[in-house]
Amino acid sequence: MDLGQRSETVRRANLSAIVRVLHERGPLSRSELVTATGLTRSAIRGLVGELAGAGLATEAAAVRLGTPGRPSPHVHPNPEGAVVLALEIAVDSIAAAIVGLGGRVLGATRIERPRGHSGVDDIVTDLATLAAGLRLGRPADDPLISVGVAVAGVVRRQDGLVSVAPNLGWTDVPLGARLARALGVMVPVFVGNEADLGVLAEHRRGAAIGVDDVLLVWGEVGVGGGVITGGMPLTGAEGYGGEIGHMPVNPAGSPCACGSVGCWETEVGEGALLALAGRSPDAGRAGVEATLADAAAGSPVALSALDQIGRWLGVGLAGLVNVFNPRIIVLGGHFGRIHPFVREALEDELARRSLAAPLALVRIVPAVLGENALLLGAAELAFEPLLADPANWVRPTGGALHLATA
Amino acid sequence: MDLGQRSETVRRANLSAIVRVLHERGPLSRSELVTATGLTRSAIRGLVGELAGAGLATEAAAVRLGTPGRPSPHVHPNPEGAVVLALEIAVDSIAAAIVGLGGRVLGATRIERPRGHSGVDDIVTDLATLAAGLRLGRPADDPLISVGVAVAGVVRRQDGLVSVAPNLGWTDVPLGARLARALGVMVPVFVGNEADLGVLAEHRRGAAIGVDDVLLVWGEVGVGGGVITGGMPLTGAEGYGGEIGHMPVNPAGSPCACGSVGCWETEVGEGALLALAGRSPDAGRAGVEATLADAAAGSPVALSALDQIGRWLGVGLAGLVNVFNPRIIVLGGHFGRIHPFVREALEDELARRSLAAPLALVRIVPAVLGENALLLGAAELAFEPLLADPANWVRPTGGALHLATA
DNA sequence: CAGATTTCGACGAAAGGAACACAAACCTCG
DNA sequence: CGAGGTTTGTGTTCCTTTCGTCGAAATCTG
Repeated sequence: MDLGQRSETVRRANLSAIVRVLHERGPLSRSELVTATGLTRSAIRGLVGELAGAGLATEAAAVRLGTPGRPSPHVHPNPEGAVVLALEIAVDSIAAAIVGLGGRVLGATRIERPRGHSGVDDIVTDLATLAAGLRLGRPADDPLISVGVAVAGVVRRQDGLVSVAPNLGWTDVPLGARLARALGVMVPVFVGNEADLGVLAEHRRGAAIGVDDVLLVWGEVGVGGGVITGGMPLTGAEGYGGEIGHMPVNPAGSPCACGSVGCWETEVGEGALLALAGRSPDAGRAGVEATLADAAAGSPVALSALDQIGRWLGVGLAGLVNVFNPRIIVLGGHFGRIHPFVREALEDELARRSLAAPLALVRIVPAVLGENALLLGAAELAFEPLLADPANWVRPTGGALHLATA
Repeated sequence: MDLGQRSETVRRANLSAIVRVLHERGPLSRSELVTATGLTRSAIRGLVGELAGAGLATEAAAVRLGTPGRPSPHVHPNPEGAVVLALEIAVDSIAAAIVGLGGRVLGATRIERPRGHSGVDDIVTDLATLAAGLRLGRPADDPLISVGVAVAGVVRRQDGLVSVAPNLGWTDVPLGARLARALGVMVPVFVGNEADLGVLAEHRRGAAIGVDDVLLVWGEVGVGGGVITGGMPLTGAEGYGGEIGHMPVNPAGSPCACGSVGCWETEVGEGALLALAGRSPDAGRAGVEATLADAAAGSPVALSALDQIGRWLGVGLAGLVNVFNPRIIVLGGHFGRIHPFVREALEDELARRSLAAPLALVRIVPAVLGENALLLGAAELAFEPLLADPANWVRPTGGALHLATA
């Protein structure tokens, strides 16, 4: 319970505010930083000077905007000044990326893998290889902040334990520790659930920028949920929070892989859609795409299947709207793809069942970040220590002013 | 987006930390404050001196504990130094209390009212009368911080609009403004949902002290939910959050007052229990008590009804556990009363359906605060502005040291 | 009663941002 | 093309707040 603040705290908080603004909103003039943070010009000058000295920011000549007054130099986040390694373990692919401050992707690879139960050893080794490949193209002294990992499973945040990942066939895998060893890096490895990181990415770089109450519903094989409420990610006590796929919605429903019956996932997951559309439950993403194509062509079976999914989506979302009162709901994974076809049924059901919040108060939109959404989310997770306290990376006694004034 | 911090911010934060600790944990010695806040003795001395000067705290002679070393004077929160008015509008009663800093109840009244649709005018007037009565016994210059109101309805936090209160028959009642006018006070009026305030009270003064991830499930006529996650109350974008009573759990269920079908409330609410126990749905709280008495006496009908309720409670809680991953679940309202009878069925169902979190990770306990829980929660809500920034109540330039050293 | 322990009280030091004044860079208008 | 207005950078001084350290005070132990 260390609530006490001291003057150093102020400096840390102010550095954090500046780096955060630069990272999230991109290049800003110094005077824009003044208005964004509420600090004075003097303070901004000093702190930006320190950031420039630490390589986290660069100052560039002002651009002429046609406004009167002395032009203010532009401060850019320096993507080379701090980088993170982002990894993703999805059901049918793994991917890695190096992302620089400000969210610039400095390199990315993805390899497809067959679905099915994938060995932990294989995946960890392959990820390490992917990462090594990416880092080959980078300077050896790359300022790596940390590693972020997105995984399709239930994750304990504190230590990166994957307690259960049904679609990978994993149970109690200490993924964080395993990856730290395999990667041979000295920085922390943070592991997050795919939906938790998806909402982080959409909140920072996607469809929910600037919105503090966001619900992301992520459909892949299973159904995951990521929640940001009051601007803070919801993780729960152990970090297991957000598992909305296993809300009971239909006691008369089908058995779920989790051992329960009638979970939302069994009604709206990929399997449910494929079954309703008369396809093999193993048809996977291709099956979903084929169903969408059928629906676009007017196939009654496909349209009815999608309508049914939309209704169940609306039922579950109504419960979630009543619980979370989000300002925006982002549909990700295959839910983003099917959104145009399910929208009507979904909103109809939602309007009928949501209690206080009129439909007008919540926007429902598909995710805008594509394939690499989870990598971006993992990167954001990995940047968090830097954003929360850049002072740890800015040389402590560096009274370096007068920098980069050219 | 005012992130910038200044030295004054530090002082505010430190004063806040001290007042908060005193309010939540009660009298502490100055040296305990040092360890609790991480500040130095010098800082504590100065800040406590200011608080004493402002009347928010009093310093008393040290008590001898038998430990070596110079004894540290005890700092008490001063209940007379800052008070709030707490109001409660329940389905069958209204109540008012004056609560002092530290949570001491300085006066309270409650009057029963018949159930049923109660006019807003009547209730507002009656509450104002109750409050006036309480304030009669108090000094005229009582340092009133603000007013907190607990109401059995869906509340928009920002302005205290009760958007819908089915069990009172209210729709879109600007309760905050109405009460402010009727009370004739110059301080803000904060309105909160009963479950939201219940969880606040249990978190501060009840069964969930020190736990940062709490789910309170409040059963009265309806079912409400209060959530604290990561130490912060979950309110949602408009403050409508936490309406867990209207999660859809049974599409084949009964119609709900909210217009939907198969809401959790229809399966576990008071009405469901009474119906299962073969009683009139209007039997109210007395009917619940009678059912419990029957169960205690071994009545099969009552026991089976309670078992059924327990199962549905478990189903709903499983979903909530998967979503929130709480560390503790507090059962309040009549759920607290029936807990011993439903525990087994509830835990059985919960264990079967909760995904990642083993049952061992979440404690399920009845609420410990009794009848006045909501009043206490309303008081905590009302104290929040003071706790968040006591500097507004401490005279700004009062460099008053050397106080109360006697 | 001497010693150990813990805290108090007070002072100066340190750190950080605010405030102010001035200079520089840009636009606009005559 | 130049004067004036506007906005922002720069540098200095000041203010606020806490920290660190010293000697003194209050208590327990042996």
